[in-house]
Amino acid sequence: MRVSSAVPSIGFLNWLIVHHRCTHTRGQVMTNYDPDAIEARWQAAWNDASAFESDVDLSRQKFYCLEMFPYPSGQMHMGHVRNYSIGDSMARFRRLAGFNVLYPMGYDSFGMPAENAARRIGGHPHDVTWSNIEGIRSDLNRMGFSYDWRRELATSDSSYYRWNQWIFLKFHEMGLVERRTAPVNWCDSCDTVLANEQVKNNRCWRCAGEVRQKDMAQWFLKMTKYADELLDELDHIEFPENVKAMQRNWIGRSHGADIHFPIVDSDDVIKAFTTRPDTIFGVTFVTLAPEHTLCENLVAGTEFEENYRKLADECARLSEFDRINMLRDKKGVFLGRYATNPLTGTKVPIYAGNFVVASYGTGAVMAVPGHDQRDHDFAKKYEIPILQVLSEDEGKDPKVTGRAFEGLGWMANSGLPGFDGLYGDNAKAAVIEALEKEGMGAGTIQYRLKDWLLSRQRFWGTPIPFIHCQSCGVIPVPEEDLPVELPLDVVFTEGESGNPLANHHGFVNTNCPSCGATAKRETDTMDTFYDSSWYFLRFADALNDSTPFSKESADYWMEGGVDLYIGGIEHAVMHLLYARFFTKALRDAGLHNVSEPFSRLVCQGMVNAPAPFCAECNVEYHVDIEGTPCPTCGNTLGSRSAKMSKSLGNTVSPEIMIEKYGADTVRLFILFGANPEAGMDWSDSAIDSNHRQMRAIHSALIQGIENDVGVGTMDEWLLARSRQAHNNWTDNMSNVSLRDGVMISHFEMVTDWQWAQRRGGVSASAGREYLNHWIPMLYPATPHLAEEMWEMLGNKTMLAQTILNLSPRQNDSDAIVLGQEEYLKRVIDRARSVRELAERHTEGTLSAVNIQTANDWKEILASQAIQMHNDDFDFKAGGNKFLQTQKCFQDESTKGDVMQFWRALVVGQKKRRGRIYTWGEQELALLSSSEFDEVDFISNNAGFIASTLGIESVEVYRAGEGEDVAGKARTSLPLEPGIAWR
RNA sequence: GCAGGGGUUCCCGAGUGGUCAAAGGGGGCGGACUCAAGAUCCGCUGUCAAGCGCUUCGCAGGUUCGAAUCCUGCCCCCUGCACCA
Repeated sequence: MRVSSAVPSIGFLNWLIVHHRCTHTRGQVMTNYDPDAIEARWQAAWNDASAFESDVDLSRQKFYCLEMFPYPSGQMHMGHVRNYSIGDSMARFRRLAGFNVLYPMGYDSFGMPAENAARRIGGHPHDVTWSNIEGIRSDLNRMGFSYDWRRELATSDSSYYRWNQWIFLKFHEMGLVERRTAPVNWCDSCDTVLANEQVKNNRCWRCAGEVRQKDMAQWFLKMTKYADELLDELDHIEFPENVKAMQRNWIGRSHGADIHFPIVDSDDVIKAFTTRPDTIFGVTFVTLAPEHTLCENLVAGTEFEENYRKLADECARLSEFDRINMLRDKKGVFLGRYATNPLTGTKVPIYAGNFVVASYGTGAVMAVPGHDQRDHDFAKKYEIPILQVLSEDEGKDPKVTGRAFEGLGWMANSGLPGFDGLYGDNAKAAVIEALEKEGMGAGTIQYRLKDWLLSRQRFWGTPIPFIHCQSCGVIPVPEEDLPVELPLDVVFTEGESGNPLANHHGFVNTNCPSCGATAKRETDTMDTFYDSSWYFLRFADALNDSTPFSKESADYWMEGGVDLYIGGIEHAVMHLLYARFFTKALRDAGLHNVSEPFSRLVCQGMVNAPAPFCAECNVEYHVDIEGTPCPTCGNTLGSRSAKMSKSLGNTVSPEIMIEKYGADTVRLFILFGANPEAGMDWSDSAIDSNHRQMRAIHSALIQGIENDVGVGTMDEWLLARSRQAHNNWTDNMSNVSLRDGVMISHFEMVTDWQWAQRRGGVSASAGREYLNHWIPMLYPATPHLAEEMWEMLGNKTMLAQTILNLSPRQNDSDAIVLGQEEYLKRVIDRARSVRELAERHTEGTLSAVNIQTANDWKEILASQAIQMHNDDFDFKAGGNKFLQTQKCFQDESTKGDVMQFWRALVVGQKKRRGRIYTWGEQELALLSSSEFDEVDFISNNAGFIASTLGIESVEVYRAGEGEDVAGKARTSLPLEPGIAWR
């Protein structure tokens, strides 16, 4: 069979007609994508329809989508835009899927910035905060986020913080509140104490000012009671690995033993905590933190006192930060006394060491220089004996290497029966058992986690609801007197420090609820992390004014936790740990039945933008100095992607971008720029190209809506593609792989539509069906455009109120319909790739393509091999035998070709496996179909191929049935025809 | 030091044993349309002698018929914690 075609096929003409109409007869109004008008219109429509309000409905499956609520600092930044674009897309997607979606928003509005701002401008933090909230709210609305605004809350509103106080009283009843005098972290510049979690490198987490220790009466929440549960439950929640690691690290549970070392000639005992009781026989000295109370007792009045005092003073004088920096230099002083190893009775010297931390464990360390590198260094410096009591190799004596062997090993040299030869946990257990028997110690667990210090000496926070009475002590404010409100008649002035609450007589002076005498209110307020530790529960029932939330609401919306929680990694320890603790404590208070607040956490990556960078100094600079040499070394500055920040000046204003491109484009850019957890780089050209993409989508949709073609050649294919796309899209969206989802909905769907037009067009009815599938896919990421087009398509119900069937779609014929088109694309692709070669080998211009499909016998062998493969035929064992029975194998002239082809079919060569293993569903469908014939298919599409390749004709026949152009007959395979140019 | 995550083509970034010279996007280049610009569309974007060629997924080895993918060692980057006993 030979086909020659110089005329475009029917389909091709069809496309020209459609194309023609679109570009010339359509009105200008319809062709313009006008995001401002569309977005305003639909935001109003959603609002009018209360489309995003959701209530408890036990008959429906819920989906609680939550973002870390913002601190209202005035304006929304790109980090917010990213965070909330992700959340909004997921909320909208889940609504489409039929879930009852709770998607609320609020403001974490207590805190120091408002207080400082009020001081600066001479107002009240309340006013500063509320005007900032107005600003953020309007930005959020401009982005079109689909919150249930009825549930909006602000933690600085007494309708919220009264429940902070209520819960605090509850915790007090439960014994979780404690007021005690303790050394606390004090930040001079913030004028308040800080929780442990808020101190990094001995600097304040907010202002980076140095933190110093101070003894004060403070309020604590006993979070340590929940340490084990907080740690163990990490295994059952879907948090990113690094977040889990940070929390584990922070809780810092270590198993070990407290071991008692009696002091010689004294009744005192040194209790040392160790994680390595198995090394007890290697103890050659004991080290105390200089602050340890025993030091003073032991050394007083001895010749060693002066040295000790020097060390202790040095440690006390240095901040902990400096101390860590100085600690390369391990220092210790002998205290003149000895302690006894409780198992061996050996006397070992007692030292004070600057590297022992008073606040961890017991502040005393048993030193084993043979198996701890720090102790090893110390022992060498002060010429203390080093004993090896663990062997690296079973049954052998320990090696002496000049370094400590810190791994687990087999016990040796214990000098007591029953220990040598024990390994690891067994060794530890044996030592603990012996200690317990002697009453000289016990197995124990240490935590790094401390109780949460939550009082702050600041104004703009929740007042701690307690009253100090001369005779009754510190007693709680009765529940009916809540809330204890912050006074509004407070004047903030610049330069004034301290807590204005303390000087506010109306607030401070009250009567004791118990005895009625005059009394003073507590003026400390709560850490703002307290506010955010349960706001997700309040959202479940935000309008309740008789309890923080009803049990029914909490149990419905919070069942299994918030389904998707999105926010920044900076809260990995503090907020997320506190919130987990709160949830468990409130569960134990009987307020709900939930154990973990967040079942899945997604930490969105940074939004970066270029900043000047000196590679030499490894420093990023403010964008202002772009183009100048490095201020430090004078080298030419390069550029590097860096987190958007005020200090670098590389921020991009969301408002300006929305104004320029519209909210949908900004959303698309954010979602397409990177998957949620990856960092993304801001790029002006990228957002521009995303805007072009929005226009391309818009015009494709308009074209589809106006399409009135009666019969379309690409109907089947386009609909098959849409089913395939639907399935992949649903999977990606369900997994929060938004980038991949958007790639399908906003890129591949357009490409397919355009391909269908080029290939002959689609009918009006198929086009509408395609749009009916496509437009809802556009909705989660770019809801405004989707609603507009959905309506234009004639739908009366908004997408915001539409539920789709998202179960997989598939027609039996899809594989073959899709496979054919793939085949065509591949043929064209291969033709292009050999074109250049052909041009070099041919004189004159190329005007035709010659295609030879595989010989008959190849197709027969291929389908037999596929069949045999399905039946698990052993090709290694029986392949050759089978081949010999084949007719094509008898012909001596083609025997070699048959062998070679068979190999390509069932074995493969080099890195490529045999075709029977690599053919996919579509290829297999084509090969086994009686309807698909390569020669027929190519000749039917010869016009398209010719016009696409820009040539005059395409000829096609089965190898052997025509001239063997360029010897391509031999190389042709089923679905991979030989292609030559002429 | 410990823990977690990384290193892929000009850039960003997908890819966790064979259909991989490696998706997609950005950028660049070329072309079509146009008086022109923008927009839009099409193509190219490791290499050559054009082949089921050669080289390439941080470096060096190993496992395998076959490695970007698995294993071992090393180097580098990011994040967090840090004389935590």
